[in-house]
Amino acid sequence: MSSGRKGQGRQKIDMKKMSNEINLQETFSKRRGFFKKASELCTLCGVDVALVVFSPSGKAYSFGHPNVDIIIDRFLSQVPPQNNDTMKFNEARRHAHESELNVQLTQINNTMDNVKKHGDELSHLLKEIKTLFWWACPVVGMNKVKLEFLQKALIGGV
Amino acid sequence: MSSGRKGQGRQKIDMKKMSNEINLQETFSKRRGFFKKASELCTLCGVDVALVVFSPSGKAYSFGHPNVDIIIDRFLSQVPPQNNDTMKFNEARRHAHESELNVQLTQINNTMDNVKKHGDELSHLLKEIKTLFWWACPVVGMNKVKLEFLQKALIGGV
DNA sequence: AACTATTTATAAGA
DNA sequence: TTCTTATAAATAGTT
Repeated sequence: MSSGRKGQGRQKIDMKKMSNEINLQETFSKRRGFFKKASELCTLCGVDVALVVFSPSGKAYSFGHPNVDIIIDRFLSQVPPQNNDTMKFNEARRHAHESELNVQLTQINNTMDNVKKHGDELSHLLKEIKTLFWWACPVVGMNKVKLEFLQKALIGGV
Repeated sequence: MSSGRKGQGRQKIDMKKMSNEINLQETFSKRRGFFKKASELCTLCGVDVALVVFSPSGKAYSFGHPNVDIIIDRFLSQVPPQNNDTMKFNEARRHAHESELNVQLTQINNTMDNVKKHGDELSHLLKEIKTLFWWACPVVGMNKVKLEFLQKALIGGV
C-alpha cells in the first residue's frame, strides 16, 4: 500500500505498434472480440461481410457471411464477371455447402455463448453452495470435485 | 422523481436482426466503430487485414492493410495451385476451405459432446444435492431454480 | 487464465 | 441526423 500505485485496470494506450513480440501477440489475442463484432454486424443489420486477418505469426483467420469467397467474388466482380454455366453451377453448389457449414458454425457458436454465460452462473452457484455447506464437505466432496471439473470444462473449454 | 422512469442510456439488445429498416440502417451506422477496430488491430499488432462489408443497401465498404487486394490475393493463394488452370486452382482452394470448416465443426462438436456429457453429470449431481439437502429447500430454493435452468440450457439447448 | 479498473462503444432519447 | 446520456462491452495492466 505504500508504493506510488496507480489505478489498476485498463489504461489508455498509444495507438502505435506494440513494442515487443509478446505484447503484440497478447493484444492480438485479447482483441478476438473484433471477430465477434463482425458476426454481430451480420446478425443485427443483415449485412454481408468478408474478413481476413493474417496474425503476427502469419496465420490466416477469416470470417464470412454468407462466406468469404462469395463476398470476395462480389467485391472483385464490381466489374462484370465471366460466363461458364457449369462452373457457375458447381460454384453455387459448393457455396451452398459452405453456407450450410457456416450456419452450423454460427448456431454452435451461439450455443457455446449460452453455455459460457450459464457457466458463469454455475461458478457463482458453486461458491454459494460451498459457503452454505462447507460443513458437509466430507459428504459432498466428490460432488464438489465434479462441479469444479464441470465448471472448468464449461468456462475454459472453449 | 415521481414517475416510473427507468435508467436511460444504453440497453442490452437481442442478438437478432433489427425489426425494421430504420433501426437496421441506424444500427449499421452506429457500428462504424467496427472499421476503427480493424484499423487499430493493424496498428497495434502489425497484422494485415482485409475487410469488405456490403451494407443493407448493397453498397460496398472496405478496409485493407496494406490494401484489400493484396490480402485477398494472399488469402486465395494459401493453397498453392498445381498449374495455371484457374478453375482447378479455385477448386482446390475451395475444397481446402471446406475441409477447414469441417475440421472446425468436428472440433466444436467434440467440445459440445463434452459439455453434454458434463451436463448429464450435473443433472445427476442436482439429484444428489436435492436428496441431501431437501430439508434446506427454502435456503437453496433460488439456487435450485438456477441449477435447473442451467441444466436445461446445457442438455436441451444443443 | 483470471481479475478489475477503466476506456470504448453504443442503444436510447432529445 | 447528430448530440447527449446512461450502460453495456471490451480490454490494458496485473497477478
